Amino acid sequence: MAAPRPGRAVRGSNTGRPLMAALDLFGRRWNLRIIWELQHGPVGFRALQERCDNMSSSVLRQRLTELLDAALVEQQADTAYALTELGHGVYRALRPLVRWSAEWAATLSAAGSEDAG
Amino acid sequence: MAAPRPGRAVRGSNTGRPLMAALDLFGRRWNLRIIWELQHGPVGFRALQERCDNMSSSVLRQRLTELLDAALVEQQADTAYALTELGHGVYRALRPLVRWSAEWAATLSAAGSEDAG
DNA sequence: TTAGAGCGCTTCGGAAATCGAATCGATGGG
DNA sequence: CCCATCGATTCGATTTCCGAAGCGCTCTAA
Repeated sequence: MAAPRPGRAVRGSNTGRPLMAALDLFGRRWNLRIIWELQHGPVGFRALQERCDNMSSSVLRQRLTELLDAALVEQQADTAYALTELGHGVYRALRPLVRWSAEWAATLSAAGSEDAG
Repeated sequence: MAAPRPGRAVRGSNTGRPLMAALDLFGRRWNLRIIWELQHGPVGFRALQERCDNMSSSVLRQRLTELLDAALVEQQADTAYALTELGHGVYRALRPLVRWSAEWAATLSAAGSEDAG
């Protein structure tokens, strides 16, 4: 399947709405994680694969193709992959999710210990 | 596969880090969309399915089970599904992504029209 | 020159996730 | 009773994902 982009029909929606394209793109496994792992700076293919818990190289390549097409990632002259300005924007947009996940963990562990306490 | 939760080993990570659990949960198809569609208020099973572009009912049921287990969604006495407080937190954490997707669309269409203009 | 090691990337068979249409039992109205 | 609608399940087909093997290339060093 082609990489989701705003203005293009995507899985689960043919309106071309940017949000739907984003939900399709980020609803594909590893895409969120790849963005997350590239935040520190450019990383080569194999190193990126290791950062992503040794995800399948075939899928990594497919995801990178999608992210390149979506202009969230660019490939440098030395072949390393890096976030574009747009990609960094995604990372910034994702940060509230990090705070939320901590809150999530706290809530669930509190709820879980109610029985024991 | 069991629903991802903080403190639990998930696909692609066995550290139990909340963020990794979140990335696994939201990296599964439709989960982001379901949260998004529930923002307006409680919705019944079939209505929710329609809102999600008539996604497969079997997958919808599986996703709802995961989101119930993750305590992001709760089922009311009238069987309708609704976001929990935690679920609303996810929605709030996701809003920057909506703004970003608009920016994304603007950037891509600008880049695309450079050739034509 | 040759031998190795590491690189980005591809191939391909198997496993897992997703799809989608049919269908079930329960419920309410005519 | 009959029909429509609901939440939910089943199951075969399709799509996606996995993962190990290997390709061609570059660099290093003997």
